[in-house]
Amino acid sequence: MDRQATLFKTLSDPTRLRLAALLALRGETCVCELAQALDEPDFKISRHLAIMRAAGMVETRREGTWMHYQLAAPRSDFERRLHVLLREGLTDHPTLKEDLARAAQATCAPRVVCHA
Amino acid sequence: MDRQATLFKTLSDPTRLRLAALLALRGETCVCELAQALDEPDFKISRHLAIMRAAGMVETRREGTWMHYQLAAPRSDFERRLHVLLREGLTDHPTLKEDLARAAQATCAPRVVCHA
DNA sequence: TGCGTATCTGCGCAAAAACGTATATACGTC
DNA sequence: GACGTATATACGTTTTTGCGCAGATACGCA
Repeated sequence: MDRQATLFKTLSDPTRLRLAALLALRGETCVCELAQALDEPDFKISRHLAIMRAAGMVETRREGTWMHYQLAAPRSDFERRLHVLLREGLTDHPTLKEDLARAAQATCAPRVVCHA
Repeated sequence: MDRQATLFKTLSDPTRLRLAALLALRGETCVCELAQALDEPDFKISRHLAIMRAAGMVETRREGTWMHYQLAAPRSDFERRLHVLLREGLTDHPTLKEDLARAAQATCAPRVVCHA
């Protein structure tokens, strides 16, 4: 059961668990939004996302400079159930609520600056 | 979400995941049966069970020399769902099947020896 | 009390994980 | 090509983890 243990290990860090819960509820989200949602430095978010990707838990899509992450499609009944747990088992957790609120307000790339 | 991350961490080791799955399916089981089921040395099983107990995932009941372990009653919706995942999400895994088969044959303490 | 069995734990070691800093890569635009 | 922003990674350090071995503890029984 190394595969399942690896998935649990991937979720055994609070930062990664928060990321997984966000992705499970919001679907595809970009790194800068995730960093703002968790209120953590981007390099930290980026590194944890890399760990999740190495474990096959998330997939990426590039859109210009931005990287969008989403939960990888479940490959087994176990993974399907795990996704449900992430989506439905944490809904009333304060931290998740705060993360979701910050994610909703996150402004991904304020790239245009008014010079007037 | 430190609590949930701790539970995932507890399940992030293959040995502990096998133990948790066995307990989820069989209910209360004694250490020697678990050691035989996993075909691992007892001190290893014992130590992993201690980790699971420290995490509040299992409870113990002493019966003479023997220690019986069972999953602790879930304290939240999340834990209830996690137990379901352990019980129903791994049923067709080869390793679990083998562990269950060995557990069924495990002879806990052949304490009486025929001297005739 | 002393013996035998079941279970647990302290020790030392090696491997892995998480962190911050600093640097590198990738892309869009000029 | 040069510059700026978004994202990723190499490095060094500290902390955590898992293991085997050996010894300790707990219990039943005499």
